[in-house]
Amino acid sequence: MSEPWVLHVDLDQFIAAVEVLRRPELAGKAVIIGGRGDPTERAVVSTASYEARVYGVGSGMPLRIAARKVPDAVILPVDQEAYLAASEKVMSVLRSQPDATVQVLGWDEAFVGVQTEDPESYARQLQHAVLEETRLHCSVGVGDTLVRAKVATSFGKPAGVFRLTEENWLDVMGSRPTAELWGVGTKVSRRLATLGIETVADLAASDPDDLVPEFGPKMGPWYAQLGRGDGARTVDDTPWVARGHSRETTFQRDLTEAGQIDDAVRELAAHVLEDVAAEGRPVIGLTLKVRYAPFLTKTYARKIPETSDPAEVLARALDLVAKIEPGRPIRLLGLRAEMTMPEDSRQGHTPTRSGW
DNA sequence: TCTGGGGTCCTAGGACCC
DNA sequence: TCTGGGGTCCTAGGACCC
Repeated sequence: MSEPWVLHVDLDQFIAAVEVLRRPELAGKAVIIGGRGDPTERAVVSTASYEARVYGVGSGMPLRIAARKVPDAVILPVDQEAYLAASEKVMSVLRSQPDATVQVLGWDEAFVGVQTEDPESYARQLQHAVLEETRLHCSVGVGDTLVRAKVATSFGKPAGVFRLTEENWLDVMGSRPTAELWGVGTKVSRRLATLGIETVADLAASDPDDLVPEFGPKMGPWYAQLGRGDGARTVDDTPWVARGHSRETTFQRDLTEAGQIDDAVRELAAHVLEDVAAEGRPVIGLTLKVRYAPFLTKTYARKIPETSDPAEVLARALDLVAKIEPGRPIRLLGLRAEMTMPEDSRQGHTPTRSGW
């Protein structure tokens, strides 16, 4: 009998794979992509090929460290346009599959909702189609909820398929640390541990009400549900509407002079305004993010009267600069503009919230 | 070892109102 | 001299994701 299934599709080492496609001589080599491809700069690794991961290099690692770990690695700059183009090809292949509902989560992953008797063979067919059309490999998680499908994918890598449902969830995940769940990071897993919750099985068995004092009325019950792998079962292909746009810059040398700060904010504002203008919605708030060297980050936020005038937004952004503490070296500046939202695009807190 | 850039959502606390 | 109760809005900060 035909049943609804959630498939989670994740491209294998996506960025590295795209680079290898246009430079076949890189196949089989340790390839690291990050920043402008210069390991002497402040930047982090976006993706490393499997050959580089063997040496302990992974996403988010400072490029400088990565280069030290793998001295003969090929280090390449990030080329967003190329990855976006490849991503769009992949997503269109997914959308062309029979009866597929596609919810894009990022450049290299998506949920696909299908109605089928045999989700594994559907998944294989999908992998085959993606490979044929884009020469990229992907792994597929099959689940009865979005959370289970998402978690299942990691067991299918590389290029495999793995199924996780209510039946085998605890067998597979029960003894694993809570940090392996989608939405639980190191901070939350540590706080859970102080409550005696170390494993997914512990979390699954916990009373949601017991988590409220520590995590609040929404997040507490939410984590308990996550432990059980429960949650939404429906893939939602409603087009995503951005709430805001932001830009940030890490300076290769910390800023110390007031004039530099104003210039930097003007430049950020110009980029943010481009993105906002492309949306055609007015700005209603601004947030200035400041990282004082070495790593103290502060944010300064302001609601502003709704406006579509770039000069007005820039003036308000420069108002916020007054909040910056004078005389402290600045390592990073960021500017975010929040826009009005269309009436019907409210989103709740689900693990599929857009942008994830 | 020393940490990018672009997003989303939640929580706490203060201000203000009735 | 010992300060209600509830609601909303705003700001700051935290956590997580890719």
